[in-house]
Amino acid sequence: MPKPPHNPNLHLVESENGNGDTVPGMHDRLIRKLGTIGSLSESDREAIRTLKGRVRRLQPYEDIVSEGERPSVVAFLHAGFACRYKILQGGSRQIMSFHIPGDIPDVQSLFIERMDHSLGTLTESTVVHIEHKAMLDLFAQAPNVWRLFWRGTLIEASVFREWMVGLGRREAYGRLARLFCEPVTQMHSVGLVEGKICELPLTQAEIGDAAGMSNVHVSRTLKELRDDGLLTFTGGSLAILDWEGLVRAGEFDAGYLHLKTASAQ
Amino acid sequence: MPKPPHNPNLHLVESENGNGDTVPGMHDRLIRKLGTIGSLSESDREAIRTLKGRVRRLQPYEDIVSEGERPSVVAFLHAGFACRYKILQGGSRQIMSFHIPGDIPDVQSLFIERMDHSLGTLTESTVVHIEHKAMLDLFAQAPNVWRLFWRGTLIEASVFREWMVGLGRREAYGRLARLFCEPVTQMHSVGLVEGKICELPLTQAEIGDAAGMSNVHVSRTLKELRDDGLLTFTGGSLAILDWEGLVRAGEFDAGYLHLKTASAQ
DNA sequence: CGCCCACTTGAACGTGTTCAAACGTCGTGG
DNA sequence: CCACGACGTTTGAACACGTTCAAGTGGGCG
Repeated sequence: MPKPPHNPNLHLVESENGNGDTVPGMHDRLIRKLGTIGSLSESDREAIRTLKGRVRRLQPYEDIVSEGERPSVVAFLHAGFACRYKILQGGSRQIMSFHIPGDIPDVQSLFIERMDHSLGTLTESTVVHIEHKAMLDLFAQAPNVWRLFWRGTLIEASVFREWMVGLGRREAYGRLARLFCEPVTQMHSVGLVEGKICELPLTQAEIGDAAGMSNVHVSRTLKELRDDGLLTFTGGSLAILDWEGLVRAGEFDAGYLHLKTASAQ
Repeated sequence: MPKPPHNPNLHLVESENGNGDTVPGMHDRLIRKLGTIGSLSESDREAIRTLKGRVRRLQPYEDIVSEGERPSVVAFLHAGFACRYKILQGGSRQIMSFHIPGDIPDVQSLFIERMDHSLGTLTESTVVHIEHKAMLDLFAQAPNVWRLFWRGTLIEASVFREWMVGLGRREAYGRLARLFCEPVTQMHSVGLVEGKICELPLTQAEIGDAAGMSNVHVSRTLKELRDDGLLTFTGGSLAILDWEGLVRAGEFDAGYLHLKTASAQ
């Protein structure tokens, strides 16, 4: 409860406009993301372009899906930032991943009925809900595509493992360094960032909940990283000042992301 | 390096006897495991029974596959215990999962070329290496089976997330309680344990490397759990004295394992 | 202007680490 | 049969990293 709660009561402006909707650029964004996972044939792309879904706009800190639910759709994150999290009995929160536009953070719900964690927005977001059936039809039609999605979930598992190592065996300084390396690399891979500055709309409390540290210690450790000339992070904007140094500090090796496209910087 | 190292130089008694081998009971064990993930039709079972592989016996603390390798086979763990791990630059180790007979801990290698972590035995083990091609043929032949395997990897990811929460947000006592609840539940689900006592061939150092704590603190925390009458753990043998208490201490809810069969106890 | 929220800073505290020594058991070799 | 070494475990004591509590700063927005 001391944490800034994801507020499930915020179900406000849910501007849905039909069931066969889509959003401009959605398919390109998804195809670009899948392209970082593996290669797509032209017919695969064709098939993907037939995907339709229900568009939904969400407020910051609104749940896309909540723990315990049994969704019949997956959520394509078209715009905005999101994260996976769990809340413990004592009220403390662990964030397990961050998500950027182009991600489908709950592909797993295709095969695992019950959500064992929640998925919430961090910013205003646009999500396209695609029926499970539509996804499974796509897989049946384009066999290469399910392999890509499977590979995507396996890469996600690899990222979880990497976070486990950070949480279990790295100390705060390296843990944070690494926590910044990862999304920068991912955003580069889908072309969401060009230079050394990127939008990363997180509060220090959220960083703490992802890194398993208190917000106070996040503040202090960020100061260290700043004083060492590695980065600045204010108002949800991250500026990388010394990529090499940051990589060294976090022992970051992008290999675990298994990206097909060239990695960051 | 202060850790009991997985010794890759121990490649000793590698009794391979051909390429089309199998091992008695292997298919039943695999089918039983898959049965905890989802339901299999009779034709699915037929198809699975055609799987063949190269049998390999391994010493304790021998790598099944090592980080950086690009395997062309998956490893079915027929007998013995194994774990996934990574070693950091400073020499510290993080164990990311434990594996019991019936598991195929590196299904991911079907779709991710390069191993981003190592997989090593904890005890003498028997492994059956199955060619990637044989697995992919099986998937093509029995479409329901790939769904099951995919679901299996998704459940594995769910377990990683649960460990992340433990590493990031739980303190030692609950973290260990939970660490014991999990394998007991899993072993019950595949019928490897009946009563309250089970073989869990881990040293305190290995438990520490899984729980992100020092072996010294593992020793102290085990003493607490023992003094509280929850369990005893000596010589690789775990005795559950108070399952309810252990579950409470670890806030353990088996839901994240998404087992189809009835859960432990 | 004033409030709210995120961030910062200081100080005390606590959980868990590190270092070090000692114990028990088991397997090996004299 | 006993001595010895290896290894896992236990225990103590000092220490460190990170937490918690508390107060204060600063910016954004009504």
